[in-house]
Amino acid sequence: MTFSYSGRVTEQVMRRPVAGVTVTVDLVIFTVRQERLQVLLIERGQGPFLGQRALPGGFIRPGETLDEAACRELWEETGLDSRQLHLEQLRAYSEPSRDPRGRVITVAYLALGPDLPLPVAGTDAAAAHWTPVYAPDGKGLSLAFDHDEILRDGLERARSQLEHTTVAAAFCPEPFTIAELRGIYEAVWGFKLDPSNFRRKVTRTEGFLNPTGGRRFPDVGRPAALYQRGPAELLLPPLLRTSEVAFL
Amino acid sequence: MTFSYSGRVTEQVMRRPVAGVTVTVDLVIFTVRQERLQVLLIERGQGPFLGQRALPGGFIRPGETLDEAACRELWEETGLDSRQLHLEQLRAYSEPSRDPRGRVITVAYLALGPDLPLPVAGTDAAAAHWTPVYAPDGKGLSLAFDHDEILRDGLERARSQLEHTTVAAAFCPEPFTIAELRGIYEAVWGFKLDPSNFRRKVTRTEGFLNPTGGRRFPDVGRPAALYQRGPAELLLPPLLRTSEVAFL
DNA sequence: CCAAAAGTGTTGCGTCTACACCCATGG
DNA sequence: CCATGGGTGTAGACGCAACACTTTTGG
Repeated sequence: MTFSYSGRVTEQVMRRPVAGVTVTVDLVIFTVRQERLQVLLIERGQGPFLGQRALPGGFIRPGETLDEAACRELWEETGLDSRQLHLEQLRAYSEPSRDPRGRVITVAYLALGPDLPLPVAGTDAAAAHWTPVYAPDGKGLSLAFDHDEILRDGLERARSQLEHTTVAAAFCPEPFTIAELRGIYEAVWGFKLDPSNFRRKVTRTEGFLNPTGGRRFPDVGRPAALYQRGPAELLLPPLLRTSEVAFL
Repeated sequence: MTFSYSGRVTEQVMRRPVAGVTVTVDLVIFTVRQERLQVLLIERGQGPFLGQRALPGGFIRPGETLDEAACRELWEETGLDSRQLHLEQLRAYSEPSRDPRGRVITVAYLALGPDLPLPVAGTDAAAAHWTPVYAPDGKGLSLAFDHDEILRDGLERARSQLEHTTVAAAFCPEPFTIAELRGIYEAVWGFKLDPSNFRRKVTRTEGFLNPTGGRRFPDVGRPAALYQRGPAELLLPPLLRTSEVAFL
């Protein structure tokens, strides 16, 4: 199968609207596993940047919104269900040289979810792997296309969202403890938080956490109360990351 | 120029990328004039929604980034120079039914600038008019396409940006007084601020305002010191709009 | 008992709101 | 002098970082 885009580089054409722009969606999917922030990357099986790592994504289809395309790609490439994750649009990237195949504009999405197993049943998802965002050597990941930039933007957006919204709970498989929720903040922000002050802040915010009544018994120490996500979306007042600066 | 993309042959039609997507940029351009927040609208001279008001915008061209297209449209449709405004990407809108002409995805931009004259010299800009965002009757503006939604999103983004960044100064022709800067916040947020507390906050933030040494003599009252924009971009700590809720 | 983690209390510091007050100008 | 808006001072409320302290479990 082939599709072609034909254009001529004359003055006339320059003023004509671009009919053949190709639009893709790319996904920055974060989770926290092994106490580290990890991003889902695929190994490219074809085309440019073959063998290199990249964000999952793909072309949009005729009747689809970008949101729908993002959900579909999420499913096709990772086997994850969009109902289990928080999904939001990041922004569009449009450098003409960003894709060697031609004019491809991509709209990036940010997805945040719990540490789910990736059903690798024979699909494209076979090439998908969780990868720590903070490399041990502190170097970047060097992804295909402009995906390093997209990843940076996604990381900054995720960090900011944790301050102002309750999305952090989307990282936690229910039911979860306050210590687990705190672990999310610590992994995403890259520094430790005071357990007692953190607890006060999240419990004060009405509608953030619903106590289930149950408790979790760790190997050692006092058992922790269990919670589910509440209806609140916004965090008022915000939970600010002051002073401390994370690497990357 | 031709480029080709080869994919698998299964499910041919559904898996084929969309070649015919058209991409536009639309601009939400805000200014404050006559102590009110106003948005630049054009009256549509053709095509669908003829005669109805809409946000300025247009098709992207082959070699252009979205940012460049936004700058160009700004110039073509309003005669404004992008160096005089703050310009940032808002987000992409992709409902398949949003444009009756076919599949058109638009990337919206937010522009904030001082109350500049619109050079209307024979260009498309003739149809451009500043329009108060808060209609006296409290009703929406009913713009073409999904531009009401884009405008709402732009307004919310502008309000949020005032809290966390120094862009408010982009609304003020230099040099400006602190009272003028406060007027920007009041117009965008839709409620009054305490003059003395406002002054303290903005003067405390290092790099927000540079005193010129000059003063402005009003018709009545003590003269005000004049300032220029400083190098700072971020507002730390943020200037929060607590409690009060603006209409719309 | 001890170790470890959950959870509470308290203190001191900084910021914000509200409002009183002073300053500089034109009339 | 007064009116008007620019600009400063200050007291009380509030939020938060830091850290001591208590509670609840397993070993």
